[in-house]
Amino acid sequence: MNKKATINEVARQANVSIATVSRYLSNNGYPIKEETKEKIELAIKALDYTPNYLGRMLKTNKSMDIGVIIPTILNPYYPAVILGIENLAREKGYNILLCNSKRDKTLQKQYIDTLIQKQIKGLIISSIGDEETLFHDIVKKGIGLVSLEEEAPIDGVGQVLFNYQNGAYLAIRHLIEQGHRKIAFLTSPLNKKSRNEILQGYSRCLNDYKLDYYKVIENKQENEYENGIMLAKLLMAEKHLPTAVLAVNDMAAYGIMQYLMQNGIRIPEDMSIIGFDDLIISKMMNPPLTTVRQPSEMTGELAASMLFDILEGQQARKIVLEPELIIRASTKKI
Amino acid sequence: MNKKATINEVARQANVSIATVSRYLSNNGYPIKEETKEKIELAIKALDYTPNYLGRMLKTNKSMDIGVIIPTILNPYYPAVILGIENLAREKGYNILLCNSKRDKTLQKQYIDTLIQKQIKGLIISSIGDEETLFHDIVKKGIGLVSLEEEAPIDGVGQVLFNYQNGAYLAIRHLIEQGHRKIAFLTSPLNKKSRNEILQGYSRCLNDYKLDYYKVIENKQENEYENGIMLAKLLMAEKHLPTAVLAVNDMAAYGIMQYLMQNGIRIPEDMSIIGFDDLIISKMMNPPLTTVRQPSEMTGELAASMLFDILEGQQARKIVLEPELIIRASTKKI
DNA sequence: TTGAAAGCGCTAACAC
DNA sequence: GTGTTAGCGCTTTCAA
Repeated sequence: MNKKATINEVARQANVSIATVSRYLSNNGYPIKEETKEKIELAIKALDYTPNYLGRMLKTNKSMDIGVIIPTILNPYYPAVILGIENLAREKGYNILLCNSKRDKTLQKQYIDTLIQKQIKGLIISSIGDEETLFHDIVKKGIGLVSLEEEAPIDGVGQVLFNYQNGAYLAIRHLIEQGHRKIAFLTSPLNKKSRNEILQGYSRCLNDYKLDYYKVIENKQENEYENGIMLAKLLMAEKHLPTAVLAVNDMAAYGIMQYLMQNGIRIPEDMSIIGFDDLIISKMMNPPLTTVRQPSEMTGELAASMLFDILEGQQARKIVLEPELIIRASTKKI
Repeated sequence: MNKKATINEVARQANVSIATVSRYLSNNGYPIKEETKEKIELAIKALDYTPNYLGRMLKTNKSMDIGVIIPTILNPYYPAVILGIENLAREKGYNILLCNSKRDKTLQKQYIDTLIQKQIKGLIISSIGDEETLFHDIVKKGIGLVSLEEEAPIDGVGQVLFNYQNGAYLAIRHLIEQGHRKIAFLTSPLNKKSRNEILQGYSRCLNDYKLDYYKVIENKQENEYENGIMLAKLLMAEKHLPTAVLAVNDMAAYGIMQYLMQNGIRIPEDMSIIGFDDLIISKMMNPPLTTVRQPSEMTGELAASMLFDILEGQQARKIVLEPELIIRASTKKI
């Protein structure tokens, strides 16, 4: 491990000034004699020189990093979001600092602080809960901010939202059209706005169709799959079983299916199940899961594109993505 | 968006020197009078000051970032690896720059260059193919390097490997013990070392048990799930069907199961299936997938811990993780 | 087309 | 306990 060469040494080796080397490196059309260029190229090769962006960033006050904070990458919804962000970021020459907040406010705050200190130009965050002052601090520092899923509490923040309510509506309407009348909604704790919106879409649709029976079961477990199993257990304890179930997300739906099938309930013959997300594996399930698609990769790309717009001085926008119902084999007409 | 305050302004506001502020910030036991501390704290609050780590990093030549390059985060094996890395990195105060190489050598090279320029202290990479000079360049720059899955072609590189061969052996032996005699191996292109090792474990075990029948089907598709479907199709075209199948990975196994079941083959009654990886969703499948567990989160944690050891001057080590067979319901005695 | 020099925000050696 | 100052590697203004 030899000491890294600096621009100074390259300049000395090539017998030119560091200004010239710098101009060569930034490659911005500044005129340099061919001969000089060649000398510099030779020196760079000889010294195995790599520019130190820290110096550049410090000088120009332009880091080329953006932060991405998500609850947990173990939820298969997020990898696609991240990939979407990365696709655009790469084009623009940015890299991604990835952080898993694990739904821990302290940890999230800590990550944000570090990211700010590392001079990120922008932050895309799927935040936990309403963090007005937090968001405010970030924007005040001149850092571009885009909020995923949750409505931003202040101005100047880009937002890529999803119409959860319509998603649930679509799902329930489909079930009703398929002849279902007893439709339950099984959910994780209703401490997230998105989950509440799904609940609203669910009840709005039942209302519209003048259906009076419904059952909402909530459970406290935060691991979505385990939660699904618990929810199914609670469901089975009911006197009157519904003929169809809307799960708050796909992972929970997997758990519900698993438990029901192990207890002799056939899907979709005895019970129809609709999930929410359309994770890549939902189509691989047996039966393949009917679900409300929330376009994850597109969410990432939109968020990134919005972020770069903000960085270029444009107004922060708000996009609400509309759901699409993906009908597979976990639901059936009765 | 007000201009960011610097350490100078804090010093002026607090009526102390910037050295004192710097000492206060680095918080390394250097003695400072209580009163002075308070003045500084007040100034920091008043100016809404956040330290600029770029300055510190440049001065101390210590960035606190590490790079992580993986083929694609869409493969559910990697998120857990990343989480494992992050867990340790956070403890040590490091952040992660995440890059998806998409199995594209040019892109991978490009990412590595940028990461080096951004002065990462270390790199954990699941590389594509044998990149001797690439690895060499990284190590030469004094950057800690840990290779995942693939054996490193040069010295000084940490390695977290997995005993794929034993994994396959375990799987096949289990099938044999369950009475299976016709066992096929279905695989993606054999252009990865890991896949070849699985093949070797497969044939070694059949050899040991003096079983002469076997069938290896390879297909070119790179999307693992789609590949699984194609593989199952090819399998069905055979005159004599095996009673059991080892899939090269879990995602392929899902595809195989899907296709077989849609074509009236019951799993495990008509055909046993074993996967390879134990992705978190494998237990959620129907039937839950018997598979060889490759401990992903532990891989990440080990890689990170090895990297930090290297950064502290220790010798690069090589760890080979041993497989564990997770028996679920996709296999059965015959 | 090139060079000299100031300075980005910070740390640390040295002086008091 | 605190201040002065050089300089990390780079860009950019100004002058030539």
